[in-house]
Amino acid sequence: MTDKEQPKRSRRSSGAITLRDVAMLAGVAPITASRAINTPNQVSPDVLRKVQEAVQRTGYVPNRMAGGLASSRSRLIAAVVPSTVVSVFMETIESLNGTLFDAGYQLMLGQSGYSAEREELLLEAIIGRRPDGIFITGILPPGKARTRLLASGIPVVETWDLTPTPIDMLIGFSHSDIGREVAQFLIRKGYTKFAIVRAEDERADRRTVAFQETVAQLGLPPVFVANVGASRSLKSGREAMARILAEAPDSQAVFCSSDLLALGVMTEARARGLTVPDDIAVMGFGDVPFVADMVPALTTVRINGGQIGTLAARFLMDRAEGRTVDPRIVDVGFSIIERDSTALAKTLT
Amino acid sequence: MTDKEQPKRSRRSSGAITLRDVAMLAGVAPITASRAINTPNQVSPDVLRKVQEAVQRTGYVPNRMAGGLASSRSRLIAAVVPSTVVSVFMETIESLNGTLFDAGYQLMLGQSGYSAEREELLLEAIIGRRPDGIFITGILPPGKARTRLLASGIPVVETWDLTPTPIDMLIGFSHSDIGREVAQFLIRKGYTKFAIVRAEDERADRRTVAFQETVAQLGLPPVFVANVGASRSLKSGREAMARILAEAPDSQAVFCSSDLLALGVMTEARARGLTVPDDIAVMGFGDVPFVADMVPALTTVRINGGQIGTLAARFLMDRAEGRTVDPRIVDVGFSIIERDSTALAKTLT
DNA sequence: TTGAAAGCGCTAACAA
DNA sequence: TTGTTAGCGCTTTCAA
Repeated sequence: MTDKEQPKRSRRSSGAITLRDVAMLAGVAPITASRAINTPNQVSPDVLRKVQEAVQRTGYVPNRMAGGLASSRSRLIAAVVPSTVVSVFMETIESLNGTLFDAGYQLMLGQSGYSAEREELLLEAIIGRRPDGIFITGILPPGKARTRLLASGIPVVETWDLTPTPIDMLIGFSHSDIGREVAQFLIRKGYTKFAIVRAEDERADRRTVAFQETVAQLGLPPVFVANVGASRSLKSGREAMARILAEAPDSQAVFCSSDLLALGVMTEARARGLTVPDDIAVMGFGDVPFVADMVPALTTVRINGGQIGTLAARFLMDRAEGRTVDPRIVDVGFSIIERDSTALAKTLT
Repeated sequence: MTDKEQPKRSRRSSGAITLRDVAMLAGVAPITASRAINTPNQVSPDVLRKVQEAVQRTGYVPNRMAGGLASSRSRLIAAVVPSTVVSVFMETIESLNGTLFDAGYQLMLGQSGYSAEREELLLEAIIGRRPDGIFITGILPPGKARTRLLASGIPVVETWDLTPTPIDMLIGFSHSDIGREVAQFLIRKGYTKFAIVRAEDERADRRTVAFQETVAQLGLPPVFVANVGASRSLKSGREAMARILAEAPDSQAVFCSSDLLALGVMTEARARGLTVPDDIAVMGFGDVPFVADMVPALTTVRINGGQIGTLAARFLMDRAEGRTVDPRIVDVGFSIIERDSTALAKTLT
């Protein structure tokens, strides 16, 4: 046999089994093998069988990078999560990932919350992968990153908040409504003197302001606010409670911007011989799994994080597959879970 | 101008700016633009400037799928995490992701812990992306998934455990050592009657067995073991404690397979009027951030999860870039953090 | 239903 | 230092 046209240049090749190998083994053209694998009802049963056999025999795994390049569809979704993983987001990421995986998509992770410069790099890295969609925890503030995303044309879903001007799609809830409703809830229970423990966080700020406004409208005494800065640790909660007891000792109920802070508040109260809720009521935010079974069980605000993840996955896949999403803004709401930590105090009855 | 060779077939094209566009704008060949971007010191200052300018002007973001396909290097690392995200792993994932990102790699997430069939699908999905490395939380048990990974030839690092037969690389610690050392620690403190609260988990099992053996060797009474099944919730801890108090009421110290279970044990103890550590000592595993500041502060076993993540990232990148990793098995150890929950009991002094 | 050709956007290999 | 050529492995387009 004369060898015909030996390539002048050798070329690497990763060595892995390719579609070509499978096609040759099955005795069909590569494109036919591709169809047998991706759209099986476009080929004859005979071809289908032969190709499947060849796939089995070779252990062929399609190269999605090549597929993505050829089809301009990466089947990749990027998720931007805060670098300080607050467990409250994990439920969302898990359901996002689960829903995507079931539909043949993969999740890429990016950590935000560093410098603006790094945020730029993160966006570059993400866009460079040409994901079919981007999930963002929170709302991207105006700036270079936002502009860049907008320019990329990639479907984006922002979450965990509401705004009239999302980049693209939005699944969230109103933090102001939470502040207001929590205040109303506590006031209905008979409390009148409040303290708030909050982390330095724009969303917590909106909850705080709404809470304060509601209290002010009813002519109740001003709310004592303990800002714990960036830290959301149990320790910060304890320190904040110490401050409350020193500077606003007549507080009857404390609303915290996270369950962990609430745990800290309760810990400090107990360490000082106070009883929750008899001496002071405590309320959290997030409903992380274990606060329901503490003693006292924590009253808190529950967000259906799983629903946010599932919906976001659907929205992004819909858009990736050419469907339109309507409405593009969804308010998933929240619920106040009443437990023992806000049972009516003895001193109020 | 006569138009020369109009292509017979039109072809989509994603519409995005490509390297070709940048190169044309800069007046150089695509490969030169590529070099200016990727290996700037291989081009003249003049070319570098022109290309950088063109990148700026166009907002060009390289297509990493194309780059990966051409170079057989995806700069993608896949991480397999348990589907029930236990916060104890988050520190590892964050430092893994951070270290990778700084070096220009991206992290892909896969959730394990479902059926063997789904595990197979997960591996397929991962291998299909041709990652440069795979991070696994835990050790992959023998089975199809393990065989497939081994066959793929992709560098793998298993973590959080030790075994003489890893797939490839391994960064972990000995669970038996933990069980033994925790037993010795508690015995040294004067305790003699023990209970263990553990989740249904192979690693927790090894800690338990080593604990029991150590106790038995010293001729102490057998350890009461409360198995809480798959659940690791605070509630399970409470239920387990209830069982301990009913079936082994003379227990002096309880070792739990997670901090959250320990929290449940302490909660139940307190709910029944018992004081920790005066009436019973409690010890956890994991050292999640907030247990240091509870009252009483929890004695626990600390694993340096961040170190595992950073090391794993280095190992995988080393291998991806052709360097050899030696040794391939690293024991990062653990430490027992002594706090108030195991302060010597009154009844023992 | 099947296949040939072309090319997605990039980089390795070789040449000047 | 710069450029030419030839693919990486797949899918789209067009044709049979």
